[in-house]
Amino acid sequence: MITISFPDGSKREYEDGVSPMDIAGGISKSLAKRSLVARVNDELWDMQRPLEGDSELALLSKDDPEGLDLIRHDAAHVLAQAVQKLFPDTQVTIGPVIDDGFFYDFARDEAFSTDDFEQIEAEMAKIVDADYPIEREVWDRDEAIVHFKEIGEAYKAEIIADLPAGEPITVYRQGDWYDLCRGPHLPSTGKLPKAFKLMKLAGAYWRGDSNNEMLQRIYGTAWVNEKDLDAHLTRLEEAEKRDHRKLANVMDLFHMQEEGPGSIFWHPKGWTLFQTLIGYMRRRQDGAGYVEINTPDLLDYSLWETSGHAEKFGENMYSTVMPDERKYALKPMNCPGGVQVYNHGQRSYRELPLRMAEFGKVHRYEPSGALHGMMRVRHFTQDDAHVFCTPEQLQQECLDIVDLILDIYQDFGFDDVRIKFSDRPEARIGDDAVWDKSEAALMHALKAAGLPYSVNPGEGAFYGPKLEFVLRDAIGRDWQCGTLQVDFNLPERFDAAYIGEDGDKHRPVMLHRALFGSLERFTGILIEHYAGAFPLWLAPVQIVVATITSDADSYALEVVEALKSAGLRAELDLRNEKINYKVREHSVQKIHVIAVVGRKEAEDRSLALRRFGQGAKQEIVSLEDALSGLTHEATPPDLKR
RNA sequence: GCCGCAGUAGCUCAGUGGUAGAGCGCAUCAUUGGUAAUGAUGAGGUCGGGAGUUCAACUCUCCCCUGCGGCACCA
Repeated sequence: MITISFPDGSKREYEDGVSPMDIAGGISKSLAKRSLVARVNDELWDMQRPLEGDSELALLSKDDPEGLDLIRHDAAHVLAQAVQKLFPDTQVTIGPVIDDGFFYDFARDEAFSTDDFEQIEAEMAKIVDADYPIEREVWDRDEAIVHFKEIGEAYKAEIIADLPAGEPITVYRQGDWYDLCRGPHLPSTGKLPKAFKLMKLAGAYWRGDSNNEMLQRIYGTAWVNEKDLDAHLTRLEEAEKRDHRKLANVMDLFHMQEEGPGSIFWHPKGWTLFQTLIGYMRRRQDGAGYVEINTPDLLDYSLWETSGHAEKFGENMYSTVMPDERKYALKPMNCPGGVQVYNHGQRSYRELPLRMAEFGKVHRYEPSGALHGMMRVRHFTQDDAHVFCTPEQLQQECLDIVDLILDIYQDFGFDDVRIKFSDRPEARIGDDAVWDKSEAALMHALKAAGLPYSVNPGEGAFYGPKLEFVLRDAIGRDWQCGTLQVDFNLPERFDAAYIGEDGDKHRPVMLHRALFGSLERFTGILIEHYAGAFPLWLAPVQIVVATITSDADSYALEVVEALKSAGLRAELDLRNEKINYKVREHSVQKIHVIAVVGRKEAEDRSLALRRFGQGAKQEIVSLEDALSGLTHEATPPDLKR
């Protein structure tokens, strides 16, 4: 007999070999039907798998998060079964659960096509209808390897061979199909809700290594019911409408063209936004004790050899040999330039920490497949800064920088910021005592931030540990924006020094930090974050004055002049068009405020203000009130405080 | 870079082995209309680039470029 404890604290005795399904069935039929998987002593457990000794048991349904994951995992298996049925020349590899769904990687000489999806989905539905029981089997490792090799599943055999020695080899069987899998799984294929959909086809390297062959990955989404599936598909559609590439086109912010892959042609409105961001950052940096510098875009290649970029980053650098036979490179990073400014003349400990900011345009020859709108470009502008400080000042500087980053993100309404902490890699420079201190300083700042973070052990740069601040775009892709890195390397390579209190030369620690990261990427994130409807202070065009008839032309002209004098970005629309037409056009452009003026407004010197997103609702205000109200509203957040 | 898909007017897209079409936009004219599209007329394209197959290629084949979805990369 074994004793089972339930979540409500009750305990009951059962025969040895009892399964969660037996127990559920003994309580009620509906419970047995509803339960998809069990949690046994914190381990997920198949419903039919016999319990092994006294256990704590919880029965989970599709409404538990584990239940949804299970559904997605089974959807991946059903996909694999369907694909192998329809395309027998296909080998299976792995098929895990991901956000919102699952994927399965297949090996097959012939390419799948999205045209195959309909057929595959139909086959999946058949497998669900057949309601095959899903059975767990434990196999002998060596026999399993031989078996999977024999049936031509080389990838599975490789996976088994690489499993840790103690790990049991489990195989799940559904109908005449079976797959190596750790499990657990649903009791039967009929438990899989028909609320799945195959989404896209992609290439993916075997085991994520670009030296390996490329497999074909089929992505799918799966939910507990059709309503959730539809809601998810609707969310995706909505998100796609926010795509910065589409909005930038509609709003006339920038464009890209074939001759400049990964390069942005800024249009006046986009550039206004860009400059507004720079102006904001400049004020914030001034306030935080930074000075601003600017260094050359093009430098002799020898500088990059000294810095180590030639060796470590050379393939990504644009360089050229000029008629003077000197080789020059466009800077892929600003740091070596910053160090030159630091090194020009002798530094004293009294000058530290020295915080030098630079809005530097960097050029990187990124892999063609990495380019993505303005999120991943080949020429971009960093709000970069290098802080030179003593080891003692390091911790406080890190704290201040993290504070500044998060405060700035808040001004843009970003509250779901993720932080990644990467510590010392195997191959590194600098002694462990300094690494200890640097990692501790970053960790301390990280904890003080109080945000969710992940630690990537060994992922730090060879020259120091780093923090990365990650924002998510409209379609759920994560983009690194801000960064804070400790660097022992460059000060060493460029022999940076300061004279300490003791009169001796010392090596400063260097911090690299960027808050927006790339102005281009941050702009892209902002477009999607606000769906193009920027807060007034950021809006490239803050207000359009539109006339109803030409009777109001001279008044409208006067209004626009007054708005511009007040520092607002105002435009005038005197065209001989109906007001309906004008309102529609400026609404499509997501213009924040439309000031409609007709005879009435001209007579009593007022404005009829219409706000983006608020329909036909209008507010009649006097010109004076509008000026003061809008000016206040358009004040950047840092100047309002 | 790798796998797959795509590239037709400024934009969004339709189209066929016999040298192209729509809507919007643009231009001109008429219209002075109170909050999401007034009407008419017109201009605009070596169908991404190159080579090949063919009597004939925007259409079929190959190479290249660019973009899109992933993977790898992101010092």
